[in-house]
Amino acid sequence: MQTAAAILHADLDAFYASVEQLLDPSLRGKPIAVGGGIVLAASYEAKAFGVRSPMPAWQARKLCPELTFVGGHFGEYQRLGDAAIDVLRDYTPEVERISIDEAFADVAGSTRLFGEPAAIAQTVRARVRAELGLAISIGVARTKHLAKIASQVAKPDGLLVVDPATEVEFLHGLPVELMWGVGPVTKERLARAGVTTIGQLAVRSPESMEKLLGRAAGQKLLGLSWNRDVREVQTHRRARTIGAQSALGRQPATERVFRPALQHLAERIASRLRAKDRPCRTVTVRVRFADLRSVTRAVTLGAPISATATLTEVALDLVRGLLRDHPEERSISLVAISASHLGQSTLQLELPFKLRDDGGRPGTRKGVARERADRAVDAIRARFGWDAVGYASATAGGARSVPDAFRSLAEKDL
DNA sequence: TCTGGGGTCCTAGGACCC
DNA sequence: TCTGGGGTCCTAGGACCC
Repeated sequence: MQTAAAILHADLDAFYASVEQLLDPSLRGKPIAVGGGIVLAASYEAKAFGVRSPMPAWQARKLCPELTFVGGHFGEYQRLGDAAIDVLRDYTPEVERISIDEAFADVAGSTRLFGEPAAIAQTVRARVRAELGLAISIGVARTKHLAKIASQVAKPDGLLVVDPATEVEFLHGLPVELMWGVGPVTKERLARAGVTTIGQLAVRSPESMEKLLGRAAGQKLLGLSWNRDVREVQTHRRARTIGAQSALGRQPATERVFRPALQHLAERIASRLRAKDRPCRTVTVRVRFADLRSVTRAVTLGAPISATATLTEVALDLVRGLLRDHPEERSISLVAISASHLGQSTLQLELPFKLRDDGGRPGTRKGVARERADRAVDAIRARFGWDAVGYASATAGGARSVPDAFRSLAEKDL
C-alpha cells in the first residue's frame, strides 16, 4: 500500500544572484547581493559571510566588506524563472508553481514515458543547467512536505530522493526549522520545550503541542513530523487577496504623505482586480509607524468594487480613521492596501453603491462613469505601458522605494 | 543605520441570527 | 426575569513563506 516517491520539489539556487552572475561573468565566484537599501538575494559566496535576505545593506557590508551590490534585471528573472518551470512541464502537466523560482511536480503518471522520478529529476537538472545556465536543486519524495525538505537538504546544486521505506528516519534526524511552517517564533517556543529536532517533536503528545502552538499548528506539525501530508499538487490556485505596499522611510503622518502613496497603491491593485475581473468586497489598510509597529483597519462593503477612485477613497477613509485612533504617532514608515473577498469573474458593471450603511458618506457613487474611465486607462496602458497615463497625484509622487518591475515579479499569479 | 513587497493561513473576540 | 448553544460573518493581529 506504500506509494512511490513521485513528488518533485524543484528550487533554483540563489536565484536572483545566480542570474546576475550568469549575465555578468565578472561577478562569478564573488560575493554579490541583489538590491539597494536591503539585500533581496545573496550569492552563495555572500551567504558564506552570513549575508541573508532581507538584511539592510549596511549590515551586509559589515559582514562582508568586499560585497558587490547589483541592481536587479527583473525582466530576466521572470524570463528565466518561467523557462525553468517550463522544463518541468515537459514531463508532466501536474505542476504547482509556488514562487518565481520554485515548483512542485507530480510525475506519478509520467514514469512509463520518461522513466523513474529520480531519472526525470536528473534530466530536468541537466537541462536547466545546459539550456539556461542555472543550478536547480530537486527533492523527490512521497509527499510535498518531504520533497520540499529534501530539496533544501540537497542544495546547492543537488538531487535527493527520499525512499518511502526510510522517510521517517530521514525526517527525524533533521532540525525542526526545516519544516514548512516553523519560523523563528515557533522554533524558539519548541526549543524552550526541549524540542530541536523533528524526531523530538514527533514523540510529543498532541495535547502538549496544541497547548504550545495552538490547535491547528500543533496538529499540523505533529502530522508532518510523521510525514502525514495529504496535500496534493494543485495546478490552479485562485488568489484570495490582492495587495500592495509602499515603504516610506520615516515621514510625517499627514495626508500630504499618505494620500499619493495610497493613490498609487490603489491604482495598481484596482487595475489588477479589473484585469482578473475579480472585484473585492473587503479593503484592509495597514500603517506601519516609525518604530516598526503596525496596525490594520478593514471594512467590508455591501457591494464589490474595482474602480480606482472608489478603492482610493475607501483606503483613505480607513487610514484617516486609523491615524485618528493613534494621535500619539507622529510618523509613519509604510502604508499598505489589501483587497480580499474577491468575487467570481462576473462581467457586470460596477453599480452605484452605498459605501456604508450608517449614512456617514454620500449614499451613491458615480460607479458607471468611473468604470468607463478606468477601462480607458487600462486600454492605454495595455498599448503604451504603465507610465503612459495615470492619476496626477500618484504619478507625481514618484519617489518609489522599489521599482514596479520588482513588484510585478512578487505578484503571485505566475 | 533599523528592514522590501507579494502572498497564505490561523486565532480570538464580538455582533448577530436562529 | 433570566437563560442555552451553535453557526456565520467581521475585524485585528500574528506567524510564516518566497
